[in-house]
Amino acid sequence: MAALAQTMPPLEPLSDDKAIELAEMFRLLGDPSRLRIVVETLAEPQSVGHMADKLGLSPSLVSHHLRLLRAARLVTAERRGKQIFYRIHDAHVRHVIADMVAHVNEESE
Amino acid sequence: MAALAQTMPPLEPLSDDKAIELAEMFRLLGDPSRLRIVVETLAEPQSVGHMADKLGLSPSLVSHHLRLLRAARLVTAERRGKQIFYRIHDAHVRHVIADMVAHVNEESE
DNA sequence: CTCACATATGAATATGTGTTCATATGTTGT
DNA sequence: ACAACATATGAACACATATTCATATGTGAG
Repeated sequence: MAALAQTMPPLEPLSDDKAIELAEMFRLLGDPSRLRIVVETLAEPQSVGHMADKLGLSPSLVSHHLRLLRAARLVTAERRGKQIFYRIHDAHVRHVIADMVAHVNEESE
Repeated sequence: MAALAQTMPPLEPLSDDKAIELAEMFRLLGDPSRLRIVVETLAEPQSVGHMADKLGLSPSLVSHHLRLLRAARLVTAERRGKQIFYRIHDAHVRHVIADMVAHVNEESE
């Protein structure tokens, strides 16, 4: 278990490359539509059309966003017949979102 | 202890308001300069000028970024004489960054 | 009070990006 | 083969935003 990585954040400055790579991940979660798409994939694999309906977004827009999320390995895709189901890539992303939710919930004091 | 919040991400779709609020946090971390500033504040309180020197950014730019980070309660400020020291706001932000670091490190397989 | 230092603020700009629309690709049926 | 559906892709535009520059505010020393 990499418990250290969960509790000990990096104390040394990030290299430019690492900072750009990391920021890119956060940037992708920094758009409301994209974030809601990611959250959708947390529960169970979702098809593009289903997410579009549920979120009130056009299938085209959802597809555009999923392409970016997939390229950044935040989600993974699996085809089932005509539809393509997307799910979260790994547990780290779950934790990132969960921690941020905890953060914003604490601020309402 | 809110261990649940650390391991159980939200499975239900986010409301529009929550999504916007959450995305705003991620968006702020989604810029390389801003992210490096936040990482600087992880170790110990840092003055604006010190961060500017260390990161090779203008004090003006660092100040601009810190204003946004402070408004979002990602960092807090404390004055010591002429200088103002910034530190991370709470542990959640630490975990968010640590988890994302773990995520990007795992991708290099 | 004045000077030097540290940080903040406002305007201007150049660049990035989310969204829409039209069109293409791929898949399962008949 | 074709038709109907699901998803993807490319271009175009409207909008947001990171950065710079100039200026202002605040602080401690002499």
